[in-house]
Amino acid sequence: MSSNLGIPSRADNFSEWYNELVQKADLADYSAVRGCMVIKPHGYALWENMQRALDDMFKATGHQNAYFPLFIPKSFFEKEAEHVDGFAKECAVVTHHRLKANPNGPGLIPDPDAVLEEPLIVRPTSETIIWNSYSKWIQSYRDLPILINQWANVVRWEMRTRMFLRTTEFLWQEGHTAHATYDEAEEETKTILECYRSFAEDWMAVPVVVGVKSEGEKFKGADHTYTIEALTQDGRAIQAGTSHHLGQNFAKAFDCKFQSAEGKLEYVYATSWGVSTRLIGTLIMAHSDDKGFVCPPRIAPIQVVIVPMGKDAETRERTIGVSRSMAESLRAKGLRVKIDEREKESPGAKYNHWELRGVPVRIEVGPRDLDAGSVVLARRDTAEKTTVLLDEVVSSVEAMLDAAQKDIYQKALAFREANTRRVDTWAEFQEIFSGEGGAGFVVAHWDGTQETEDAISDATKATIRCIPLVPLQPSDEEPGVCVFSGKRSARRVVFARAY
RNA sequence: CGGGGCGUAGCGCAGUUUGGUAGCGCGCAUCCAUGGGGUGGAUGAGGUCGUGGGUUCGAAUCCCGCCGCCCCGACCA
Repeated sequence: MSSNLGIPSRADNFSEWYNELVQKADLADYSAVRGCMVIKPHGYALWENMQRALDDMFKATGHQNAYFPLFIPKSFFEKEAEHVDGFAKECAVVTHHRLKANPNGPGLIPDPDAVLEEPLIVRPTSETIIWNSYSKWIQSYRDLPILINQWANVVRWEMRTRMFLRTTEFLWQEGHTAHATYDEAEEETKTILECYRSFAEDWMAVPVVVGVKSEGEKFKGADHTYTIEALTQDGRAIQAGTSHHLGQNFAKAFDCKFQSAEGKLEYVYATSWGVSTRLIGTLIMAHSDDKGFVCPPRIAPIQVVIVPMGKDAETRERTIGVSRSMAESLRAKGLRVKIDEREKESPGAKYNHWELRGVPVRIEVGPRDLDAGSVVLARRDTAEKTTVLLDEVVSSVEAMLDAAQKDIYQKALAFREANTRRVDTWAEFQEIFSGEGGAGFVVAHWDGTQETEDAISDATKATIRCIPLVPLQPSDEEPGVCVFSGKRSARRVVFARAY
């Protein structure tokens, strides 16, 4: 299959296709720092749209934004045993606060006289620094709940990075809430989980499996972890968002107690939850094609691009005039519109330019159309072109955007269904994962033990993505026997190779 | 950290085997023509060949060291 990017198609080399697409669609660029990327304006606009939608959901469910420090004292990290275990090996550590000229050669060295008394960790996540504050803020049940979110950057020193999916520094939001009861915290995790599901499906048009993580895959320090799991076009799972019930683990680690209405001292219950710029990687891998980025209209940085044509000044004046008034009408409807008035580019070049960048709808304004009182609308996701009358442009564009939003979701859903298999024998399970790369979702019985989960992962590199809260199919909740051990299984779980 | 690959113009590459003082395509600038799926032509700008050392009359090219990045794996959102 030929590619308009001048790079391998998805079928040829999915990984290379992805890397090239991210750069050529103007979303991000490599930086001078290993594993860290520059998010370019087009990519950042996408992130801002995601932020806005999510932030509105958080506010609507009673949360407020705040900001905690980038640095965390090392000792804070040592307080929650499982948490240390999970993050210690990927922490950036600040040990000095000053540089000085190197006495033995050129350049600068950390000043040996400027060693920090206690090293600071660049936050990989903020539970510890936040719970240190919460323990000061909470005395009574009247102080609860605390429902705080922060938009921040975090650093995890991963061995291997990948644009948007896993970078050393990444942007995210992390919610941290404090509650008087287990049940209230549980309700909070579910509320957020539903926000994430809705955002993924209704805004990003990415269908997700909503479920709970196995013990081995949960957040380190959590009681249990909920997740939304997406499927990429190369058949891998992506954990797109998580919502953790932290129980009283962090309250105990930071000695955070409150006095109940009955006068008893109790530890606070906690949740934390987050989504990151990984969502952008998920979005690209779910929908994009060999012509470039395909973006659902609701979050597209530019929803409509208008391409006026004309070889002579008079014609250009005419098509640009119409384009501008059309843009005004569309913007009045709240749409994000761009007019491509560049003179030196040919129309074809402009089509490719904006298709690569994922603009959902293009309006072609040429003299031949205007003579007939019409323009041409072109849809990014289907390549469909239709001619519409000038006074129907606004309604037609709105209808086309709505249709694209729905169709992109339906296409992804159909893909997931076609790549979800129910497997009952270990031979078949191994056969499915015998190749390299992704193999879709496999829904199979599991005996619930860590040993079996590890054994399956060792043999196939497939992991349990989640135990669905709502079965993908009613029969998935019927008991059976484990695909690996043959022991009893209460229900089917979802396996996949993951990013 | 293991395996692989790559560092030459903004980007993609050739040149390295066999040392002789740097080239192609795209992009960029200016002008002319062109304009409904990456438009054609003319002219022009742009490179201490990743870095340090060595061999040599002479090094992008040969030798030794170092650094960086990308891809695959182990780890992970």
